Amino acid sequence: MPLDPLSSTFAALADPTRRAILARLALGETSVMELAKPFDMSLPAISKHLKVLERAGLISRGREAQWRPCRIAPASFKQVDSWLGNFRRFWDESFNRLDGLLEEMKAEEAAKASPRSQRKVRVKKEKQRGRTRE
Amino acid sequence: MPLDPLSSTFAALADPTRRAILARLALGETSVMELAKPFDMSLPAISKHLKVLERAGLISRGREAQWRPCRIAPASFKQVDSWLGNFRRFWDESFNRLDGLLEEMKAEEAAKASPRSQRKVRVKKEKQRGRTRE
DNA sequence: CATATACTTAGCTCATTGGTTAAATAACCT
DNA sequence: AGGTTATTTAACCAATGAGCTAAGTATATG
Repeated sequence: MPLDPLSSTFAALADPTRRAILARLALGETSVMELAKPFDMSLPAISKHLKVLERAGLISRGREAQWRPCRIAPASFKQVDSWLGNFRRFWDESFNRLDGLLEEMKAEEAAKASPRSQRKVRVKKEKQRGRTRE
Repeated sequence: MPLDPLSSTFAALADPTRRAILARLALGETSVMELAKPFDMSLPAISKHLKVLERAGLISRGREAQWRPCRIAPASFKQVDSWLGNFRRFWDESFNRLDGLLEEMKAEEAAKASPRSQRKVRVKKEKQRGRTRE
């Protein structure tokens, strides 16, 4: 039943209420009451959302008297970011420039190793897509 | 009933099959049949997954005879990345260093404008959290 | 035209999810 | 102890989502 971590993190992020809660928490640690205020929703509903966020590793909760202060937990964010990294080249221009540079360097390295197999670097039909890094 | 774009994108990403499909597509455009191969799952199931990915803006589909080739669509990835950007400071050290630098620059700017209000830059209780950028 | 290939749509199940209200727990404050 | 405040748990409901099989559509080919 338990989804893999990345799935439950993405699932947790797929709700506007939860994203709003995270946005609020980005401003600093706060209580459940405080978090609930902006929403036209019962407290138990918020409590559930927080549980989802916690189990997704996106927040952590402390205890301070009758309050359970919530704060952002970096780890899952980081994982999402690094998963997203696999696709960065599809939209990030500066990343692509770096990518191109690395390719060049590799090509040069290869040239040094066997100067013969130089030439025809570009594949034809798949116009620039369809290559892997590394 | 249609979720906001970010929500449907995150929802689409919250499934390992769909993420695997995207990973395959990162290697290049391909057909539904080809995409379905690695999975122990009916073709209609894959077809549904593709529809979800398409409506989430994560892929786009062409037509070529009886094939519907799929490819990565950058826009939604970009949106996810930029949403994630709001939280980058929580885990990305280099981002934090940049952040610190910007704060310093702003402080200096402020000092120039009114040299009087210099001093007590750091807030106390919220130990480095709890400040907004900009 | 008939058949094969590549999908998609329809209709069905079953599990999960987001919300509700009512009741329980926990810690503080007379 | 008894009350108030903060938060969670339980029990329920309606809607969504992922899977299936069977049937439909579209294009190529014999």
